[in-house]
Amino acid sequence: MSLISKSCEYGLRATLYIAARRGDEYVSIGDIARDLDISFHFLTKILQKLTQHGILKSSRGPSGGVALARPVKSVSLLDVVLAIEDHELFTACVLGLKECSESTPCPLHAQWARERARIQRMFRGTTLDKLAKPIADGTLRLAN
Amino acid sequence: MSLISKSCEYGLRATLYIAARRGDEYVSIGDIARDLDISFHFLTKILQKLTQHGILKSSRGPSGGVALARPVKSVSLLDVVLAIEDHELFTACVLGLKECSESTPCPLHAQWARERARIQRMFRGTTLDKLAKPIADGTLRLAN
DNA sequence: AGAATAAAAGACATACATGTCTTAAATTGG
DNA sequence: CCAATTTAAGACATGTATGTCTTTTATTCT
Repeated sequence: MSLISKSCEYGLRATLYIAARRGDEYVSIGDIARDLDISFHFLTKILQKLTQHGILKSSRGPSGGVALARPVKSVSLLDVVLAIEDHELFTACVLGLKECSESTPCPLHAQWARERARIQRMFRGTTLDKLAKPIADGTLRLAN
Repeated sequence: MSLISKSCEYGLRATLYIAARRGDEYVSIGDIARDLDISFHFLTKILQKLTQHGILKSSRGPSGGVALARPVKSVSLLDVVLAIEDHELFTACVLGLKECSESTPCPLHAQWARERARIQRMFRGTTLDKLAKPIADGTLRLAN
C-alpha cells in the first residue's frame, strides 16, 4: 500500500502547482493536468472536492480555472489531505482493529500512534508558501 | 489509504497469533481465521506467501497447520511486511513521483524520507518475541 | 488400504479506486 | 445574441485488492 491515495497525491501536487504560480490567479485544470501528467477528468473531480472544502475557488469560462481560496501561508498540506482522504488516516489502527486506543491497544498501538502523529505534524506544519518558491524557480519539481 | 494492506494486517496478526502460541507448534489456519475473525481462504493465501518466504513452515493432514520456521526472536515484523507487501512501501515517493531521490527530490522528499525510515525501523526493531507474551496472557489483543 | 483432515492451488465473484467519456451549466469576448 | 471556453456532474469502463468457493495434494490415524 501507500500512505496516501493517488487522488491525494494528485491533489497535493496540483495545489502546490497552483501555489507556485502565485496562487491568486486562475489556472485552468487542463494546464495543470498537462504539466503534471495527470488525467484531466480525474483531476477535475479531485479539485472539485478541494473547491467544495473551501481550499480552492473556481471560475468557469474563458480565462477561468482554479485558484487558492485562501492565502498561501494559511493552507497546510494537511488541509489538502483531509479534504480528499478519509480522516481515519491519522487515527486508524495499523493492524486494522476497530477498537484500538490507549485503553484497549493493539500490540503496535503505542509505537504507531507516535509515528502517525509525527506524520500528521509533518503535513500540518508544511504550508504552501514554504514550498512555492523552490517549485516556482525549478529547484523542486512536481512531475517526472 | 492505509499504511499497509489488509493482507499485511492479516499476515501480521496471524504471525503474532502463532508466536503467542509458542510458535513452534502447528496451528491450523482454520483456528487462526476463527479466532482473529479473518476469511479462512483469504488468510490461507496470505500465509502461503509467508511459508514461501521461509517465515512459516506448514504441514498438511490431521494435526497439521502452520508454525514459525525460525525462532521467535529472529523474526521481525518487517520480515512479515516485506514478504507480503510490495517492497516500495519504504522507498516510494509520497507524492507518487517515479524519480524521487536525494539528487532529484520532490518537495516532500527530505521530510518523508525521514518518517518512512522511522517506520521501517519500528517494524524492523519489533521482533515477535517482544509481543508474544503480552498477547499470550491477554494483556494485548489481536482482534476486536 | 481407506477415511478423515488440512494445506495448496486456482477459478470465480465482489468492492472500491482509478481512469475515460459525454453532457450540462456558467462565463467571457466578439 | 452567439460561439468558444472551462468547470460541474454523472455515466461508464478498467484495474486491483479483497473475499468466496471448488478441486487437488499431502498427511495422519484406524
